[in-house]
Amino acid sequence: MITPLIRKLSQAVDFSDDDLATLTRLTSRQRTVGPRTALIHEGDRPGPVRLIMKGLACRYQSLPDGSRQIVALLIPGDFCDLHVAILDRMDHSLGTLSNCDIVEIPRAAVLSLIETSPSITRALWWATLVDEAILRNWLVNKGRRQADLQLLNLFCELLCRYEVAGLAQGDTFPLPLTQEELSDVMGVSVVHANRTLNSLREAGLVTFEKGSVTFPDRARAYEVAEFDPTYLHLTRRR
Amino acid sequence: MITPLIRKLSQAVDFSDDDLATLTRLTSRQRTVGPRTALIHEGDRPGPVRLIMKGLACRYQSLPDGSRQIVALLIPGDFCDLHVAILDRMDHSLGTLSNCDIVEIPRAAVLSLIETSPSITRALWWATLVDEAILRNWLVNKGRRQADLQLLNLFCELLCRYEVAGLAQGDTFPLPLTQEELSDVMGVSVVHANRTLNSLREAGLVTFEKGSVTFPDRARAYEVAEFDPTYLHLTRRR
DNA sequence: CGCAGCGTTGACAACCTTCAAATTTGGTGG
DNA sequence: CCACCAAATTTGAAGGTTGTCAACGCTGCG
Repeated sequence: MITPLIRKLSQAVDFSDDDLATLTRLTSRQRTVGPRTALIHEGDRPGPVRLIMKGLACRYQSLPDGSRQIVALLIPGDFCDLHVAILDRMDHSLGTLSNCDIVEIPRAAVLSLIETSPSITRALWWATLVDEAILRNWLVNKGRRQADLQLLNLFCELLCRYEVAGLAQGDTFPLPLTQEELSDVMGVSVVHANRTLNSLREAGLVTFEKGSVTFPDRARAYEVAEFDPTYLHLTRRR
Repeated sequence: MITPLIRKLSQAVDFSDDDLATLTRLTSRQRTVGPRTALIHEGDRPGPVRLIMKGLACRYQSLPDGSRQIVALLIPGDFCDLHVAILDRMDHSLGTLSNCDIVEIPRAAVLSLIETSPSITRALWWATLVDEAILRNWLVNKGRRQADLQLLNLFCELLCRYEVAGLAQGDTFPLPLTQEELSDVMGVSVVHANRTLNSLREAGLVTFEKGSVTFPDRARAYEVAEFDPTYLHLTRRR
């Protein structure tokens, strides 16, 4: 089966049939987690490696004043904490946003996988580099763009990521978030997130309704958002 | 010789004498680079692994409007692009801020190092995880704190990092930046960076003068900035 | 001296937050 | 189907934070 994971990693690496079988076997035992459920909390010891198969999850950090900042959105095919075993404590939390199907892989299994297959190792490594690049882009977004362009840019990123995962439908992708949660991603107030969404819709750039984001004119959105997907390192054409 | 690099990595790993010798040998051939010099540019192919021995460098991204966002500050003992060989293009730029002494290590040397010494491998891995944690904290800073606390928090982070490197003097550390460059780190205008610095000084929290940052009362600064160094994963006491 | 770069200040405008309230939506039970 | 309720979204108004523009002062250096 071609899973979002395989689609994504195939951007970086040509897998052998063996590799594909290994990846498929690895992801056979899934469990379902409800929305808004904590997976692991800041301060906890790192647990198993998690892989999102379905739904939307996030990394976030809670602040003393009760607010939180989401620092990563995890879509199907994304790994969490692939590497974090080396640290003794989690420095951020991980939780679901929507209903999720998740695979939990014992750390030992990942390590032996790394010894067995160089191409899978390379692919996982690549994936963590892309995650880092995304994080840097979020920082640029927050630091140097105002809320409307920041949000538009974010939506462009997500469209690309969903496309790679094979989960976009044309210029539409699912985003099972409330505006409040979206505002935690953007680092703005809920009220302002709402106004920003409205202004983008009125400008004909994107709409976000009923858990879906749609681009009426993707090329224009890319241009307005100054979105250059290079940083996502999608080498394969689709 | 106990270099900033060794001091830093010793936070995570106990090195054997062999490891220490290897690290020392690796960093023997340095070259000096002037201030405000590009090391590698967005879009370039990844080059050798670079290690900052002296001075201050940064990762940054330039924007169409001519502004830039600095997404990482690199101090002595920090690696650049340890892992980036796997990508075909740089998605950000790297440049010096002050005069720097830099070591350039051929990628092959790093790879063989990784095969030779598990403890060094582990230490390098740990270092990249800390870099990621720092990046996440910058995003939280930018997303959920206003300029004054954001800046204070940043200074706290840098104090800790300079201490680990053995380059802090009490509650003071060097920061060879103009306010303009600092504003590129903070993601605010120069004018606002200036006002923020003044208000922090007037509040008796930090001063930034003549290229040095000084904390009159570090404990209070930590508290006000909501700074919890946990995310820097400094396991060793000092 | 004169210049250039950097730091500082004031005034005003734009962006964003907060608070409060109204409206809509979606789900539940009658 | 409707009433009801909780959650989510939307709107207005006021105030705080930050950006922009412009001017001025300081400092180091040729």
